[in-house]
Amino acid sequence: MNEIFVTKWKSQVKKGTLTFVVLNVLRNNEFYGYEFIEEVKKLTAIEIAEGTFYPLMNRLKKEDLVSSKWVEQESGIPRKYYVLTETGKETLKQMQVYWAELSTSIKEISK
Amino acid sequence: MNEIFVTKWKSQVKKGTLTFVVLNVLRNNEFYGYEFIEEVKKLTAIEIAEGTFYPLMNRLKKEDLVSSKWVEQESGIPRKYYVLTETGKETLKQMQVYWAELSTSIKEISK
DNA sequence: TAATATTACATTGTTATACTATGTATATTG
DNA sequence: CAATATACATAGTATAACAATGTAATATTA
Repeated sequence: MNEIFVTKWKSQVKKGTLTFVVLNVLRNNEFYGYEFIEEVKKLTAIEIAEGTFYPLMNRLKKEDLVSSKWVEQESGIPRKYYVLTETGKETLKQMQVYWAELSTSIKEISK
Repeated sequence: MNEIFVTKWKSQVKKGTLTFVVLNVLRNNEFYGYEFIEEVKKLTAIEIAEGTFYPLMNRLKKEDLVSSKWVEQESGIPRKYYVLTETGKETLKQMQVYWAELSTSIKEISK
């Protein structure tokens, strides 16, 4: 029943929301890409496509909200860890204010 | 401090969210465009640009989630009232499930 | 040990939608 | 009568999620 519409809608909802999720998750921890995607899937049931994640992280790096560092592994491919910058922390705070307003608003009109 | 980024982000968050807001508001009431925009501004502090609203409503009509009817006024320009269809109500229910999951998830990772 | 799956990062092209700017037309008010 | 508010509408632009695809190393398993 209108599954296509709902599927597309979910994808649209992720725009912006994903950025918010990423910054929140990085607030207390450092993660590398693959691990991050798995972590978010477990924590939130949100599926992040790789083709979404990597371009997103590069945007956030360009905006200086996030920095990254390569970490060599004893075995296996090196991992790129992402870290929230000071600017990222400040920006996240502003986003949290808006998100709180928004979710309260939606709770109101859903009554 | 990074106002441009936050402003753009808010715009992105609205993608998808706006559809959800519109369907929720129309759930119990009929509104015409101009009134709707004012109403949402009061209820939720969400500003909907006219250039966003009218194309959005036409998409929702094309998807048969919403119908509309012209109502002549005793004086002034006729108003186009928007009404939620049965399909719209069903679709909204599915969206509400996803939204509940999403906002719970975000509450979790914000801790 | 050869084949397959998993880990790990990345880019290209497509699609969808919010917004700015602009346009039309009527009604009200100073 | 000029300015403002009401009321609907569209064209063009920017942005971001995603599918598909690619590269490469390691682990698993038949």
